Amino acid sequence: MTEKPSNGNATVPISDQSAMASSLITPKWCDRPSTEVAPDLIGCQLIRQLPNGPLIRSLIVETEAYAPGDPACHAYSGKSKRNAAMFGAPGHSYVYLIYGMYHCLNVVTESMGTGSAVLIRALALETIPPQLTPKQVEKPHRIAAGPGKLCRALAIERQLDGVLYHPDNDIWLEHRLNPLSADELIQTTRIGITKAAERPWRWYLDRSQAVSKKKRLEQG
DNA sequence: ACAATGATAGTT
DNA sequence: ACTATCATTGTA
Repeated sequence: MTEKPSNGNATVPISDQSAMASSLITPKWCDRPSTEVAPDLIGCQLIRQLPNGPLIRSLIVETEAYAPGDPACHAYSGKSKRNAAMFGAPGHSYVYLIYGMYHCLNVVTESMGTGSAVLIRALALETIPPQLTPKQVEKPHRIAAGPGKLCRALAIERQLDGVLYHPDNDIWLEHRLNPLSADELIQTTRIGITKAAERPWRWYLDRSQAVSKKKRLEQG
């Protein structure tokens, strides 16, 4: 059913992409501060096996870090039913409902008991999901341009909260096929928060049309 | 500028 | 029980 990636060498030349083995991102790789994992996830792939649908590959083009001691982090006031997955093992998901109508997808970082995660804010999709309305597909490169939109596009709801990123769970992450150049990885402030809004913990891929908003630190 | 829409956390 | 808030998005 799902195509199985093997743990291969990630530094194979671009010309060998079609033949190379993909590499699965593991909990161990995610067992670091979210401020390190967030920029490292840019350019990596998120793959989703849609229920009764196709396999959708996508490029992660925008992320944000949420850390312990960070007032904007859902884990800031301790563990609850909603945020429990954030305190679980790294390399698992944290999915929550926001504004009553959208879901947001995170990658849990750091070891058990530490509440931190990386919010996936935008994806460049390789194929168009079949369940979307014609309206939603008007601008194909914008289908997953935003944390709520990408969850809608990949049918991600709270049922996927706390699951391990792994092909067996129909959602997983793979390392970059080729390195990013430093000048196209933009670091800026996080979006849509009021607490700790000055922390520069958002990253995006400058060349991507799927980034939700392209705002620099020094610009207005 | 603001409505849609519901779970959650904090306050009476 | 009540209320404010919310890591959003689409429309006016």
